[in-house]
Amino acid sequence: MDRLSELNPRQREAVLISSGPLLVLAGAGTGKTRVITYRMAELIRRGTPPERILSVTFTNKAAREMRERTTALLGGKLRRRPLVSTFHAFCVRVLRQEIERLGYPAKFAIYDRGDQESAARKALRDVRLGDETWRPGDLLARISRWKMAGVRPSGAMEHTEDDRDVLAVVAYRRYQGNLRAAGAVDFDDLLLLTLELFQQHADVLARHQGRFDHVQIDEYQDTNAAQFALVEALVRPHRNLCVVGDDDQSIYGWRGAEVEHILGFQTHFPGARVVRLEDNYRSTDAILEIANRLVRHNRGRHEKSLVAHRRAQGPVRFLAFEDDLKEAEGVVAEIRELVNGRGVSPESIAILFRTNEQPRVYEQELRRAGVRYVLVGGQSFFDRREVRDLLAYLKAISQPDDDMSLLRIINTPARGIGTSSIEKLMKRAVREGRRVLDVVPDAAREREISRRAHEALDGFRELLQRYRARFADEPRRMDRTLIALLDEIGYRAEIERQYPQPEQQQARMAVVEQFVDSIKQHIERTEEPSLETFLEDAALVGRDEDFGASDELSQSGIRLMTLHSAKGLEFPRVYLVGLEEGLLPHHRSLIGPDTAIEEERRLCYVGVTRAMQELTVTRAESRMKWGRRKPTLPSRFLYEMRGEVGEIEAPEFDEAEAVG
DNA sequence: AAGGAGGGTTTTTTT
DNA sequence: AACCCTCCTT
Repeated sequence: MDRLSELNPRQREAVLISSGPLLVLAGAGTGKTRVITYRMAELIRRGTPPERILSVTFTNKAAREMRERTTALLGGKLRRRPLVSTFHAFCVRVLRQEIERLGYPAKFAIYDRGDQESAARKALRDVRLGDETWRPGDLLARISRWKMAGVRPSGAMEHTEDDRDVLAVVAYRRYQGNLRAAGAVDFDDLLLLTLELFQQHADVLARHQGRFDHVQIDEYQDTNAAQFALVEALVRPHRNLCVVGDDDQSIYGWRGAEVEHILGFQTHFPGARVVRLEDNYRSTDAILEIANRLVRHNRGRHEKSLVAHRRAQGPVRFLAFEDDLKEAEGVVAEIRELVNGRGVSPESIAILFRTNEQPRVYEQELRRAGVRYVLVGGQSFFDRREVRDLLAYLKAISQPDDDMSLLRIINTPARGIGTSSIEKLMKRAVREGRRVLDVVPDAAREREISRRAHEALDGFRELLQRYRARFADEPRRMDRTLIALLDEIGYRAEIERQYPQPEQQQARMAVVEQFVDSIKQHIERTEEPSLETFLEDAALVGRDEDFGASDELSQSGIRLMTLHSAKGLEFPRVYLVGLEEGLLPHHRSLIGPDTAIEEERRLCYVGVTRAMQELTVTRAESRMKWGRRKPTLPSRFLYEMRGEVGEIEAPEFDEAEAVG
C-alpha cells in the first residue's frame, strides 16, 4: 500500500502510530476521515484481522462509508469485514445476546424519538403543580441528563435542582416503569444497559474486551459520559485506542456530549500521543480566515489555527435582505442562474440553516424556480404520520406487550372503538397491571364497553394474531404481508377519505410505498430478516441513511440541511442563511449558560467550514414567526467573522440585489 | 362513535 | 401557518 504517499507527514504519522492511546486533533477539512480509514487499512495490512478492529462513527451512514472505503483501500478483497458501527448499533449487538442477564426480555424493543415522545407525554399525564408542568421534549432532555449522570428513577429525588425537577422525577419514574413494562429501552438505555452489563458481569466484559485489539473513535468531541465509560472499559487491557475529533466542532452538548473528553484525553489516558492536523485542503484562504476569526472568540479549546492550501477566487459575501421571503428569493434566484445559466452542478451547492422550520420558504422558491433539491434530514421520513402508523402496526404485531403502539392504531382507520371505550380499557389495564387487549373480556362481561366495541376489539385482536403468525412464518415475504394487511384494514381508502386533493393522496401513498420498499430492501440485504430486525434498524437508522428515502445524498439536486446534519460534509458552494440573533445563536441558547452560546458559535463555525470555494452568508431584516412579521438583529457572529466586534454602528452589508 | 368547527399553542439541534 | 385539543352536532 504505497498509497501512504498520498498523505502529508502529519497524517502519515497518525496512521503509523499503531499502538497505545492516540489523540488526533483534526481541524475542519484536514482529512480526518481519511486518516482514520487509512489507519484501519494499515493495521489490517500489517496483520491485524479485520474483525479485531472496532471503529466507531457518529452515524450509520458514516459507518457504511468507512467500511466501503477501507475495503477499497485493501483492494476490495477481505474475508472478514472490519466492525464499523455507531455506539448505539454496537450496544444493540451486545445486548441482543446478553440482555436477559439484566432481567430484560431477549426481544426487547427500541423506542425511537417519536415513541419516546409519546411515552413522555403519557408519563406527564396529571403531572402538574399549579401551572408548573413539562413539555415532553424538555422532560426527555431532563431524563437524559439524569441517565447520563447515572441517576436512576428511584434515586432521582436526591438530584433535583429545583421544584420543577420534583415533577420531572414523578414523570421519570412513570416513564421508565412504562418502558420496562413494554419490554422497551430508549437510546440512552442502550448505552447504560451495556455499561451495566460490563460493570456487573466481569465475564461479559472480559469476553468483549477480548474481541478487539484496536478501537478507533471518530467525532470524539461528541462522546457522552456513557460512551466514554464504554470505551474506557473496552480498551482497558491494551489501551490501543485512537480517537479523532475537533473540539471546535462539538455541537451536541445539548445531547449530553462533553468536550471535556477530548480536551482531557491525555489525562484520561496518560502517555497518550497527540497528532495535530492543521493543513486544511478543503476551503479557500478567504473562507478559512473568517472561520478562524469566528472560533477564536470561544474559550476552553485546544488552540490551533488552520492553514489554507487553496486560494480564493473571490471574497466571502455577506448579504442582507428585507425579509425572509426576499432572502429565499435572492438565494434561489442566484442558484437558478448558477445551475441553469452557468451549468454548475446542483450537487455542489448547499443551503445551510439552523432550524427545521427555515427550509420551507426555500422549498417553495426552488420548486417555483424549477431547481431540483434534496432536503436532507429535516421533517424526516420517520416523522410522517403514515410511517408512524405503519411502524405502530408492525410493533404491535411484533411486541404484544407494546400497548403504546397498540393504542396508536387501535382505531386507525376507524373501526368502531371510540375514545370512551379505550379510556375504560386503559384504566382497567393500569389498575390490574395487564395489557389492554387482555382486559377486554372482563370489561365486556361487566358491560363497561358496548357490544359493538367488543366485537371490533375481538376482530382487531384476531387480526393482529393472524398477521403475527404470517410475518413470522414468511419473513422473506414481509413486504407482501404488509401490503395484504394494508388492504385488509383499508388504509388506502382511509388516506383518500382524509385527504380530498388527489395531489395529497398521491404524496401520502408514495410515503406508504416507500415504507413497503424499505422492508423489501431490508429483506434483500439481511441474512435472516425478521420483523424484529427490521424494527431495530428503523429505530437506529433514524433520519440518516437510505431508509425509505433511498439515500438522500445520492439523489441529484441542491442540498438543503440543518447545520447539525451538515457535519462531516463539504460543498463547493455554501449559502449559510438566517444569521440573526435568536436564530443563530438560537434564542434558547441566549437564556442558557455561557457555554450554550459557545456551542452556537461552533455550529456557525461548522457551517462556514463546510464551504470549499464560495461562501455566502445571509440574513433577513425581518422574519415571519407564528404568522407574524418581526424585525430582527444581525447575528453577533457576523460582527465576529468580519472582525467588527466592538463597533457601535451596524456593519455595512452589501445591498442584496435580485439576480435574473 | 365520528367528524367538523373553533380556539389555543407552538419551533433547536438528533443517535 | 400548522398542529393539537376540546367541544359540539349528527
